[in-house]
Amino acid sequence: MNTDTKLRKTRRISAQAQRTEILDAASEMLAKLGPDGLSVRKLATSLGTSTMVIYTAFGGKEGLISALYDEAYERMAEMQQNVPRPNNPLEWLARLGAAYRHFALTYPAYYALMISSTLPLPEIQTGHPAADPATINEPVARGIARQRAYHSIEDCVSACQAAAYFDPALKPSDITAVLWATVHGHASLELAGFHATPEDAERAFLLLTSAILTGLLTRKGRTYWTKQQNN
Amino acid sequence: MNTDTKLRKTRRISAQAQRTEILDAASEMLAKLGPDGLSVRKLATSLGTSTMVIYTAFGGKEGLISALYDEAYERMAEMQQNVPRPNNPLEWLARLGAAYRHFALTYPAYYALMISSTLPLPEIQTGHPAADPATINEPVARGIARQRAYHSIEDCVSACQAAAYFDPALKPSDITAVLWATVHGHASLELAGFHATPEDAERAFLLLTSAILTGLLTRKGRTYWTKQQNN
DNA sequence: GCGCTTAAAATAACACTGTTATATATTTCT
DNA sequence: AGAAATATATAACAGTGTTATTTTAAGCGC
Repeated sequence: MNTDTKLRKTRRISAQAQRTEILDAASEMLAKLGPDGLSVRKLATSLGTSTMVIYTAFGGKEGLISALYDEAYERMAEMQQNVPRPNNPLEWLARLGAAYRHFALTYPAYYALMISSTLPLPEIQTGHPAADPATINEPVARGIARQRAYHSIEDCVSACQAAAYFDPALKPSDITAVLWATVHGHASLELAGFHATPEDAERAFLLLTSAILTGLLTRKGRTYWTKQQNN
Repeated sequence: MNTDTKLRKTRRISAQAQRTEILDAASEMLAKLGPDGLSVRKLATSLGTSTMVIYTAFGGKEGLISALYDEAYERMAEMQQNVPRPNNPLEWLARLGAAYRHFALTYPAYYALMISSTLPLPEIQTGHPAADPATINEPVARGIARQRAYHSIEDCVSACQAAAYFDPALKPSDITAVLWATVHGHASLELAGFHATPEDAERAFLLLTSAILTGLLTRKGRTYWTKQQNN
């Protein structure tokens, strides 16, 4: 058993290295050709190997795009955590929203992958029943990046509620859902070419975010927000 | 020439009948199997014909889904126009937003097709250079249903501005973009299974719409809206 | 109505895709 | 080193959209 775990460990490491190598090429192909242009065969030939390595590493195309999906949320979560966190949670919230839009515009292919509901999302929603610790690997970790990105906003919302900027009677998840839908709706339309010019998109985003905030804020939050806007 | 046009006319009519026949089967298949399950070959065999009829009628799969895309917006525009129009434009707006969400939940496959940006949308945005009137047929009409659905909301927005519910200084297109992004963002998340229960989705939709309205309304509009909500 | 012309539909083939079965190395453990 | 297990390469299968070719049908002048 001791040797067994040791063996597995070394194997896992090399396998992990190969996984990341494949994933890098796949993400590059994804960014260049989009979700539809991603092909298992083209990926294999670009790596100079056979298609089987993708199957042994990811189980198939579904597993591959699932890993890319996770990586997309990983990048989003990273971008959110790189947002400078000011003292005031409202300003933090505004920057998080801008970061969301910035992510969508920077990685349109990843964003398209994230919002394409072709993957089996429901299983992510429900928590996993605690599995054997020996088998805790990437499959179990599916969706944790997604939840990390989500909770990043929910934490900010809770902070805003603690500061009495949002109604404390409201469920934080409801407010988060509203804000998420807001920025997602705008980013989705902007990427689809809804606005004629980037200036139109920028103006619409500002109008949208300020409107949803003033509509959601308490009196105290509104006064702070309008005071902040006039600087 | 007279006989020629006569000939073409009769041919057009039969071709149109065949087009609608194909489109009906295609929309049924779309609703049942989703955008990914739509196959030219399966469609042809279900119609008892060869794949060539789809190619002569629509030029290929791209033309077919483009026609389905148009039909989707046609249904949405129809659903919007079936919305009872109250005297007050604000209430009209609220019903239009609810109708949008209702459409997305009723025809998820059509909605998925509408928001899938895999089609060449940009060409719809730009107007067509006036073509030879003899060649004015469906290809030229591409996107008019889309614009109809869009203008239906923009008209409502303008009416709200005329009633001083929205700031008249704002561009109607900006307000429309904001509202569109709002309902689209929510419907997209709800269809993706973002909310745990339908009650959560309903509550989030109400919170979202009321927040975006109160944030966008003028003082006059806000007083009317809150008074209306308390009934 | 017949023959000619033209267009449409059926057939088959092509170039792809993801996936899987089989065979060949390659690695791993006894 | 030999044996067992695993991963890779090769090739084949079942699909897809599309196109070339052949067959069929329709329309029109005579």
